[in-house]
Amino acid sequence: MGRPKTWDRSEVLRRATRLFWEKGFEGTHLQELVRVAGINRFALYKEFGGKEGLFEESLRNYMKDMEVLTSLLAREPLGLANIRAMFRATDAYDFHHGCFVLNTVREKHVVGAGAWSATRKFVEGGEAAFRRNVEAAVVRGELPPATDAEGLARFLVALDIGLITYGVAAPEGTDRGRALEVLDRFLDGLSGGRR
Amino acid sequence: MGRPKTWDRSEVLRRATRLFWEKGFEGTHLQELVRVAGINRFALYKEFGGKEGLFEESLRNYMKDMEVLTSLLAREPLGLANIRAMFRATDAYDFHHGCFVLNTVREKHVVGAGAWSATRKFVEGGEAAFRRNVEAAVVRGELPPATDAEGLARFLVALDIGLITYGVAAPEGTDRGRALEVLDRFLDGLSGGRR
DNA sequence: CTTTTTTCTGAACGATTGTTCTAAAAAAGC
DNA sequence: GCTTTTTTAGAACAATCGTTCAGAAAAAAG
Repeated sequence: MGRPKTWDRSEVLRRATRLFWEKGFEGTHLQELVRVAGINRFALYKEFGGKEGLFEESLRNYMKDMEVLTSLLAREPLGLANIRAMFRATDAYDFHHGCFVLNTVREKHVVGAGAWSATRKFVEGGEAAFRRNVEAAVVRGELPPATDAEGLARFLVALDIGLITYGVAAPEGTDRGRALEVLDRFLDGLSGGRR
Repeated sequence: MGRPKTWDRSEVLRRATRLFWEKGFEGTHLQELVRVAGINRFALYKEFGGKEGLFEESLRNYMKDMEVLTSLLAREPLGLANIRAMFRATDAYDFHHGCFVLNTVREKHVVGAGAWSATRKFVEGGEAAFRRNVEAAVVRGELPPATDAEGLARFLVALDIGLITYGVAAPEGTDRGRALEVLDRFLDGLSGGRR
């Protein structure tokens, strides 16, 4: 009963995510938001609790989408192959507007506490996932026993983050493939003919 | 003759740079800007041409400051030692608010064309500087002749960018030193006992 | 049809944005 | 003292921000 809604919740979320991803929290204005997302102001406040509520839900929606990538680090058996797959997939993914999570980190002075702690957990989770694969690689003999798992994990996270960010800052169409080959040879070198 | 100014140009620029660096172009409001920078609105428009003018000059001021780092890649003789020094210095520098240039890249939808092209040139310049040192390292025998200089240069730029960005996103006080040691061993591995 | 319920449209709200402008203030020259 | 010149402080500006709300609109129930 009652007048039917003219919008679909998941579709609104999808479009809002894209917009916040591109322009950030402050850079996204309500006028454009309601136009692009296809929802009216009234419903936006009733359904999402305003701009900040929609932003936070968009951020979590983005993190869910990222499971396409992060799940690659959870595949059994853990090891070097997962790490290689992760970098290849990251390179193939469309990060034209950078990483939404990292972008949000840079707006900590303006986004709510919920969004801020979510970004923190996301980054920590990424580092932990890398570390688990490094540790497994050591156990499986793909990496030498003396490997500093935490140091290597941080190195890999930083590189992953850097490749994404570099893709935005570098001239359009710059090929990251050759940088990835360097990484591959690096991992080859670490395993040192073990496998 | 006339009433004396109550502000110093370079000091205003220094403080504006810090503020824009931290909060970005959109996130920095005139009210706070004039208060922190110690200049009045009228003079800000007469001297810098408004918010956008001051922003662009702040960005260039930041790039000048970065010469403390970028000059490390120009030291003769070019080679691996420069690259190692660059990463050590980057790690030691205070990038608590990330890199101003990279932050600006993420605001391309709102900053002027001048600022935008300046960021592009800065990143390209960084990559070129890395590449020159890689090429020199090959000539000097520090790296094998088959080295893909451009690929390695991109790899290093991405890593450098990533370490800065990771430092902002990771929990406060996270030690990047061990990630740097991984890089050092990586470079050792590349040179393969040549030097 | 009328009533009820829910949503939509569009206007209005106060607050804040970047910018402009006016009048007072502070120096120097005479 | 009185001008002249330059800068300052702060008001005023239109525009826009995020938010709220009242009335019209669109469905279902009786």
